[in-house]
Amino acid sequence: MARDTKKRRAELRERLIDIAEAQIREEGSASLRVRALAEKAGCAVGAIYNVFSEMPGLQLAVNGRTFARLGQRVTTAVSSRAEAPPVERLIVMAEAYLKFAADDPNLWRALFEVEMTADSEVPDWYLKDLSQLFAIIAGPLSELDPSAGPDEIDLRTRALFSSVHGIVFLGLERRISGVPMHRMEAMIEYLLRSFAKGSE
Amino acid sequence: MARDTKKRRAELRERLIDIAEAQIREEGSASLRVRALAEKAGCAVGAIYNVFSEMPGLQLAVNGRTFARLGQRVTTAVSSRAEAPPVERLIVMAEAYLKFAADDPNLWRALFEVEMTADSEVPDWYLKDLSQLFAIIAGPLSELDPSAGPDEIDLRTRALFSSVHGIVFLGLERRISGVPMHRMEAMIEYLLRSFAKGSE
DNA sequence: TTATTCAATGAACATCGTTCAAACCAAAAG
DNA sequence: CTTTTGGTTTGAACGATGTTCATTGAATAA
Repeated sequence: MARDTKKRRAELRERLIDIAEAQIREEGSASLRVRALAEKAGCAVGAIYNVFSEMPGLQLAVNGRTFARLGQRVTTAVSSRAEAPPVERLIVMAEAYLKFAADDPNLWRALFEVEMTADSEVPDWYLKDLSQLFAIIAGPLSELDPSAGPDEIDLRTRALFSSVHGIVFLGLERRISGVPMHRMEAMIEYLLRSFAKGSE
Repeated sequence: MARDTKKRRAELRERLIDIAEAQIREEGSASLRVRALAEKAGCAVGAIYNVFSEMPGLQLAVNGRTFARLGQRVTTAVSSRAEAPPVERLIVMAEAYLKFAADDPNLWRALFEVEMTADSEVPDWYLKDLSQLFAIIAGPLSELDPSAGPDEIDLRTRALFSSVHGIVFLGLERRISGVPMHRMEAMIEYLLRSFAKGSE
């Protein structure tokens, strides 16, 4: 019996994540409703709380998937041009990031909208995945300037990632501007070529 | 009577913004409660809706103040060093931005957390103030490279502002990293000197 | 003084996340 | 086969939330 329960729980868990993911993709993370979830999943509201003790946990689970896909997209984008000079690789990665965000703005935005109650800590995989993403960026950067120590590389990595993130974030913020895609690409290219010039 | 009413409304309006501002500063914009507001303002909940037809409107009013203070801080910071070379002025402005955000993280964050219902448009002053902020940045940038046309300057301005914003945003995101202040300053300086090098 | 007008009031409403006593089910025990 | 038992699933109920609107009340006009 215990086995059966575990299986059903796991199935329900996956189903819930599927439904929540679709909902966030289409209507944004603020549109998640327990009751709507329960109806679509064909279970009672209480059953959801057997799997996710709080709603933010479900959000976090969706974010886990999103993060994984993001990492994959960036990785495959850069691996297809492994021989290109460091700057070009940085640009490829940054534009993969941009494209990912533009393709699924709601899911991407949800990554930064996790409700932060006092008790819920940041999961380990969150920080691990993030540092992996940083590691991918650090590669070309240290190639660009082999004389820079690890501390300096870390600083530049964070600065660069944050900058690209800022461009994407404000660029996709419909209410402020609504910058067309090709201009965002131009900004990123300008940013990264400047970076490269400043780091050689 | 009409005069009296108008006056009382205006007073209540100011009082509400005061209270909401203090609340957001201390507990974040998500902690705003109509009932708590009414109690502190000494009025009924309904009275609030005579002044702000929806809660997001009050948020927006607080943001208006915040934006004004932000603009002032950046402007006075740079005007105190009007003779410095363009790069230095950019750094001064960016660090004023950083310091402003770090001093009042909740109020600053609230600028980007406005609930966006379909009907509520972005107020005019929002875009106007933003373009004013952009204009301040554009100055040093076009000094740095007089050959760049207005379109190119606009692109660089947005890219630079967004980049600084990204560094501050992710740096203050406690849950991801919690980057110490001096490292954020170092990132900004690195970013802007690279920018300058790439633009000359 | 009386009538009129409009703002202020706060109980009521709809909706949200969350809880928990009761119903239920499947396996073990009698 | 029937009964007991342990755990899960259920959905009504709870406490908060933003928002509304019939009622109250006070100030002006007649």
